Amino acid sequence: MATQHDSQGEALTERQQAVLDAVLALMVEKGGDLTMTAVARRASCSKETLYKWFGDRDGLLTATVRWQASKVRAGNYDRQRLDVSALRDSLVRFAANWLSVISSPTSIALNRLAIAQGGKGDKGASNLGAIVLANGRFAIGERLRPVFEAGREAGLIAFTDTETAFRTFIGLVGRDVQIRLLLGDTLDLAGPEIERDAARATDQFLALYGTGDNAPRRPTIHA
Amino acid sequence: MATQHDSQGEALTERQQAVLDAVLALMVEKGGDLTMTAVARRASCSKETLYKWFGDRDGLLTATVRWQASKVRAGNYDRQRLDVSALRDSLVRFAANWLSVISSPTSIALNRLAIAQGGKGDKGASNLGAIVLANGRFAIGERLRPVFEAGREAGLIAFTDTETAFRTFIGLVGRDVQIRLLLGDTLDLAGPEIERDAARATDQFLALYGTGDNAPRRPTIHA
DNA sequence: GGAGAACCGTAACGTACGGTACGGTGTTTT
DNA sequence: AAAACACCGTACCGTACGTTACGGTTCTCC
Repeated sequence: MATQHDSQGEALTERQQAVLDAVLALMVEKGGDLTMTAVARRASCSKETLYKWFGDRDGLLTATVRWQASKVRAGNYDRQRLDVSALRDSLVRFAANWLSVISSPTSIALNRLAIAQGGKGDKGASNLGAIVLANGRFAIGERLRPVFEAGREAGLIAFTDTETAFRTFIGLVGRDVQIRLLLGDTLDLAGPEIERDAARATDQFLALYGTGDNAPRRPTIHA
Repeated sequence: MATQHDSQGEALTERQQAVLDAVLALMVEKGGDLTMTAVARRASCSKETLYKWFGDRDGLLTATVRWQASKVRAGNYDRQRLDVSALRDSLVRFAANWLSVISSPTSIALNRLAIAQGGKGDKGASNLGAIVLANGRFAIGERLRPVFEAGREAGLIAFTDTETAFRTFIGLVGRDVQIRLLLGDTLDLAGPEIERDAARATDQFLALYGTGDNAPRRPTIHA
């Protein structure tokens, strides 16, 4: 109780950020079994400092998740003039960005850690899974929601529940990529593949939800 | 080396199956931190027996994953007469079954374990993730493949790559359910919800891949 | 009925790791 | 300059867990 652990004060020193980056690097290359000793050695700091700054192991992990989340704040996707081309462009750019994020080694390692810690029964009041979910999946949903609703206002797409439409879009984009990567499947999404998948998913989504004029019956047989 | 660990001999005694069921039960209710002592106590057997039967902790986990996989072999989905109604029925039944499997506590706990162990660096030559992937996702794909290709042969659906079409289907069915459950999100898929989602996903898939006559332009605004 | 195997329960061992304490060093403050 | 502070490196402690060892009990087979 002597220290305040700057729980979400978010006042991170340069040095502290470097420590958290070391944690991320260690997670990526060594897996989820990262020990405090390994972190201290990698970051060239003492364990005492780690405990003073982050309280305990759980606090360190939580801070790391928040730190990574704060780095992934991607661009905004809404537009002023909204025709079908602009909407499609926004969706494709979002899909490509999201695919590249979830297939990045850092994201995989982070999700792996949060999932592993998720089932730990009583221990650890700070649920990493909830943090990842709030800063990842749900934050993304909130960021894309205005795009969907602007598209509906403009009469380009039609749906009753934004959330359901968004979940369909996310399903078309991600498919089984995330679970396969988490389970260790080696499918490397290169740049062009990501672009192609993003376009395919967006066209499929527009085929399902687009209004009559702009949605071709079956845009192309992508598969 | 005195014992043969019956690696994949699959000659499991009743007693051994009971032990593995105890492991599953323990995984579900206590999370991934299951210890050999806890397993022995829960299964009312000695640790010495555990090690004689399964070699080491990794062997026990591997046997557990295989055992669970052998219990989930669901029904077959292909038909003789194949009209659009039969195809839709097969797909809906598959989707509902798969949704109920991936949302079951056992499946969640098992995937959590496999994912957690996935990033453990050098340790553990037996990759649980690969086993789960082979017996789960890939086995499912192989089982549904004949349905897809029969549908194409019958001219009901059109695609060039079966795998890609299947992945689109799986994306429409699962959406973000699995990752959210793994991260600890509490979304309980009740029976009717599963049925509704399965029907929605199947209709969306048929809208995308169905051939002209049977695929209404936009079947219903499900969302 | 007795020998031997299979197995249960528990104690014991070695290691790994989270967390703490302490000496040493460089930097800031007064 | 001396005191105060922040931090590094390392040694240390307690515990938890994987693994092994052992005495006692039940079952099988002759």
